[in-house]
Amino acid sequence: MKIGELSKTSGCSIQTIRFYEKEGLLSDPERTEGNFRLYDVTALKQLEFVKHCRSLDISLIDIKRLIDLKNKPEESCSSVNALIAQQLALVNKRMKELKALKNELQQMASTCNSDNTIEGCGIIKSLDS
Amino acid sequence: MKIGELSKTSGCSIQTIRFYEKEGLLSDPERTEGNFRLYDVTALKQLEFVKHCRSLDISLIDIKRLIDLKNKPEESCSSVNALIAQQLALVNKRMKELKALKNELQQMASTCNSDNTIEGCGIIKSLDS
DNA sequence: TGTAAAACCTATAGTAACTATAGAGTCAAG
DNA sequence: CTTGACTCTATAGTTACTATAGGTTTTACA
Repeated sequence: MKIGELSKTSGCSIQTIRFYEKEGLLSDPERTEGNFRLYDVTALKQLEFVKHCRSLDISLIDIKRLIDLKNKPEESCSSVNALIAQQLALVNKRMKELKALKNELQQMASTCNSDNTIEGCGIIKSLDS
Repeated sequence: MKIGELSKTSGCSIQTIRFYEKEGLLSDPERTEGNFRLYDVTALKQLEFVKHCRSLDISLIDIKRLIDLKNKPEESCSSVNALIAQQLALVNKRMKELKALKNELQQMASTCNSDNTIEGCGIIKSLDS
């Protein structure tokens, strides 16, 4: 299939597919005589792997590492495990930050009574302090 | 004070201060004869306002809006309120995403028994599906 | 007073992970 | 044989900074 079809079946935009290829996350595809990219099911699977990793917010660099690891099936999978654990730690950290953020925003929002002028606005006041 | 001192007292890097100025978040400071920026307490307060907004993950564009609103003290503060509410909605959305993400990562991590080879690694398998 | 270091200046490029555009070539249908 | 859909490469833009290069100004010390 050509890139347009791969894009539709995978749900990735054409530009993103080309971008992943340039970044080395997808192997260079065959080309038609007219230089169009030609993909098969293997390519689709590769792309879906990348997509799944991205949906877990794994960085492109780490995805590359995972792909490299996949190609060494006999090695220990402890590095895979470590990578996922690290990703989990990152997510936990961000969640903590977001919670604090949410608290402050909620408290700020509660200090605003919307009939008021900006001059007396509790939100602006708390941002000023 | 000069930019180095403002940087230290505010905790913002010198480059960031100059960047905020360029983006219109800080008013253009006075200059010495030798073209060095000169700041007073007002500038420090402006910068702290921006910093506080950023700590709430408010975008530079929205901070600019808030600054504009601050300069119209007689208007209704409902737009300020709306902006904060919108920010809160964004944070809530991200938290939801992160929770889903955390769940999947945790489940994946649990499928790995670290003595195993990559070939049989449950993590890679779940990323492949 | 001379000079060297520290602080400052502007302008530009790099970061992450894409998205969007320009300008050109290729292919299928009518 | 031409039109429109599809594809190609290369480049610029996005956000909020950070880092660098190459130059100027000020300050401190001998």
